[in-house]
Amino acid sequence: MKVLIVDDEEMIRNVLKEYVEFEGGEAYEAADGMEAVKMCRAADYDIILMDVMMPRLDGFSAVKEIKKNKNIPVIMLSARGEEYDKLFGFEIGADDYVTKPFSPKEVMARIHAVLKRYSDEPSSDIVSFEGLTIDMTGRNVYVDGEKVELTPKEYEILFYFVKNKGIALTREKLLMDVWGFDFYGDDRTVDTHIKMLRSNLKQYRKFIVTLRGLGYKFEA
Amino acid sequence: MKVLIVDDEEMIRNVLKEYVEFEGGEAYEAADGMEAVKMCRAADYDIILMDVMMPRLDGFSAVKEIKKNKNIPVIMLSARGEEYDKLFGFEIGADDYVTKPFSPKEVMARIHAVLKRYSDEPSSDIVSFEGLTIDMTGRNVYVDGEKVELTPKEYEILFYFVKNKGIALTREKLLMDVWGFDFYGDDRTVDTHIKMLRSNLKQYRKFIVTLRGLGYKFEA
DNA sequence: CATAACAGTGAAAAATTCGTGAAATATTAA
DNA sequence: TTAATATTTCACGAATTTTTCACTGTTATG
Repeated sequence: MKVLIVDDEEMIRNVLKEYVEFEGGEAYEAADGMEAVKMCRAADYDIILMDVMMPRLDGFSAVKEIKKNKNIPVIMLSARGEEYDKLFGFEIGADDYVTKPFSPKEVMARIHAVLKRYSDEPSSDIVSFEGLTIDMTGRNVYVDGEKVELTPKEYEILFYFVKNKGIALTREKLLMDVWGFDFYGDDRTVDTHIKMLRSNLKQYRKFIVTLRGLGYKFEA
Repeated sequence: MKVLIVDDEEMIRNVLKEYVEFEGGEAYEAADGMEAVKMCRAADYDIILMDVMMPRLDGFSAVKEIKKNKNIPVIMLSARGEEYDKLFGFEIGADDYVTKPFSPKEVMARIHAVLKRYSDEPSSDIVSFEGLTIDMTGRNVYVDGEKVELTPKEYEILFYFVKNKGIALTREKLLMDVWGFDFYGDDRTVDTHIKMLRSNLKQYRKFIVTLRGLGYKFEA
């Protein structure tokens, strides 16, 4: 775990560095925003602890600059009581925010939380229909809390259904939009995939309604 | 755009409120689930931002309660960390989900996305004639609010009638346009389908008028 | 009123459609 | 390459839908 610590106070850098290294991480230091930007251009870090008020280039501007090129999680460190700053800090893409004076322990906890969130899955488009939960960006589907493994086509069909909830879809339309215009196969291919998708959705197969003589519809 | 913000932390409410108002929306606040439920009984909101963990009544229970009466889009705001994982699979009833800490900008983007999704749905062309409702997009027909199952041909005939409301249609024209030019069967086939359609439309069979010596007409 | 033409109806026959399993083919990972 | 997965094709059987058709009821007209 490579942590870049950006603060103009050497004392603070040292304390944080000690904690990071105690937990087996590598700590790197920058004394101001400008330096931090340069270091990020040269190397990759797993997370940045960034002070707000610094000479030469402040923390916000530095984060903005860094995030232009790399998506690195950032925790802002700032003096207490700067509510406007807090708001602005989130907007420019900070992932968490700690007010000074802070306990190094708390900072470490936040580092872990933020990294976990990054490694897990960013907050994403999640829709639920009763016990059927569909996480579009994470590409996960849960039936009563249990993850079900779908093949790529099954995911795509399900996502397409959800996006077109309640709309009658012909096989041709499904083939056109899910398979692509250049599919020249059998109409009934759709049926087979629907069959598989249904069996994977268990009791929530009920959401996929057959429209005889037409096609299918997702109705929740 | 009326947004109900439900969170026990005033800070968070303020940040979100500021953003909502900045974009020209009206923000309303509730400090816990109980308050939110009451407010939803009293007034209508376009969307709800709902924290999960709150005193008195938690976010999930509040959503469940609110959704009993009204179908309002909800975005859940969860506390950071581990319970994120536990949230899957439960019957959330939420339309999207954001983990704290979040950027207000992201929340705003999601509000727009969810509202768009909601407003897109009733883009379907729905027509009503007294208690007879025809949903072309969803391929549904309701008689006094109750869904009736029609066969494909029955749907097609009904849709064709609606599109040609008030126009006298010969059997030949119906066969030509609904069945297709390549139908070489009996004229009287139409009669049988009209019979079935009429019986399915119950009291609204009256809209299908027989033109003796000619054919039929849909008159509403 | 008689009657002829036409529409409504029920029931049986014919045709279509869908769900499914299994095999064939294609794609991907190791 | 092989092995594992995923996709596609296809044919059977069940279920549904469509069509035909004979019969019945209705309407218009002389």
